Amino acid sequence: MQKEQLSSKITREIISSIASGIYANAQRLPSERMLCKQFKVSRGTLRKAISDLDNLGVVTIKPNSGIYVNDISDTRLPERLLPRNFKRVDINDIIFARKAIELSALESSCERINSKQIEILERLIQGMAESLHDLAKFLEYDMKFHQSLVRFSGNMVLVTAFEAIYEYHKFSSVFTSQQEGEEELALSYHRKLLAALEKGDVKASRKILNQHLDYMKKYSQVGSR
Amino acid sequence: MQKEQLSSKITREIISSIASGIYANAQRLPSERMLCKQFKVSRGTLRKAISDLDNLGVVTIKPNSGIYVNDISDTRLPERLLPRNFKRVDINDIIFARKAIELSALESSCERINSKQIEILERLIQGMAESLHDLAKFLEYDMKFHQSLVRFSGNMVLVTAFEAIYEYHKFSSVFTSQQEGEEELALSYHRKLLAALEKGDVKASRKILNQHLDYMKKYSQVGSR
DNA sequence: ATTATTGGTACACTTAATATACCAGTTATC
DNA sequence: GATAACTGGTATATTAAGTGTACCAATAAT
Repeated sequence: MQKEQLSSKITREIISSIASGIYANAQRLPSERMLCKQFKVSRGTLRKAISDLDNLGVVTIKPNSGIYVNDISDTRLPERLLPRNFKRVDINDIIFARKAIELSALESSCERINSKQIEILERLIQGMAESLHDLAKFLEYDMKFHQSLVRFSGNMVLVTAFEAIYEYHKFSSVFTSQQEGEEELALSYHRKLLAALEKGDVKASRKILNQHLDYMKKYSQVGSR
Repeated sequence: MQKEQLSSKITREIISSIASGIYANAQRLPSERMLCKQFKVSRGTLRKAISDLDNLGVVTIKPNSGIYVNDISDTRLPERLLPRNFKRVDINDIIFARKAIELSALESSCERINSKQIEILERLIQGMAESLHDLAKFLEYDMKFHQSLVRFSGNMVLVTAFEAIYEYHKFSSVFTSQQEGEEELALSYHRKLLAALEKGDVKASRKILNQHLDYMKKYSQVGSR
């Protein structure tokens, strides 16, 4: 057994945020003191994490100015900071696993979903529609939509499984080239899926989700690494 | 963020071992010094974990004698020591999720499996056959069999998902009443599954695994809790 | 009767993490 | 342009977790 260092938890958390597109390239991170509040750790610990990120080339620290995000698409990150077995994983594996979990969850969700939950999904789609030109935000909403879909199955075991592979999904998106116009198509898939869900049409909703995930596979290109 | 205490990691690990049936009721655990080696922690840390287990009523410490396992089927364990959301989970959820992951994995495994991997599965079945009257050992082999099945899909994302829900499975088995004769039936399912796998018959192997998991659901009774 | 093993205890030491304070350069504001 | 707020950099004292070692007394095995 090993004592998991708190600072490396933070390191991973920040890398994950950058990889998922929450912080764009060249953007300035929140100040150290803000990040301390955010993660609820002392400044020493936070600085240890930031220092590691600097050494890895993930960020550049400019004294008296701020912490700036670098382009990490070419960066070789040590394995301990990536999702488990990440280098042996490609986009096909991720989509295949997501299909296994999400399509199963969908069956339950379709039967159990209530109006309040549909409202939540509607709001998420609304958020996507408003973020068509902000990829990071768009992906954020997209992820939340799929996560909610699984959660509404009421099966916490499936939720656990989905969350376990969530990191793969997040990391894969940074290596994914999203092309112009794809957001609109993704959005329409979500809209159609919601419509089928409202009708309680298991078969149709399965088909739509299946297509949507296939589409992601088709148009995604995993970077060289 | 919170500093995960090393001793509570050990606590959870030991509870998990007991719950999965590796240590039977009234049995003596390995000595403190042995457990230290096993978990690679100092004795102070190990003793902190054991002391917690004693307070919880999971074990009873007899000075100068040993650490003895209690019957925990009625024990109310704090949530932080159980798998996430465990109280909101029943055996149906677990089987449903296992089906989602294992049946999908099986499709890939069936196509990719090689003779070396078949040998491994054969050895595991052999182990099961030799442990027909040792439930703990039998379950150990059974779990390894299913785990290998998923691993042989070559999809590490599925493996991650399966391992994430593994704890649910382990914990559920302690609340499960296994009846006389069930081991033989389970064993025959595994044998049939392996035969179908060798032939590369996806459809047949899916059907068999599906039946096997359904059977587990049928004859398992989750305790009151 | 002897010996090895058991849990119980004590102590010194290392290290992660916290909390607080202050410095010097940058940036925004008036 | 002067001021104030904010930035990362540094130092220090303190707490607590975990390690390692040693020894004790009771039990169990030889």
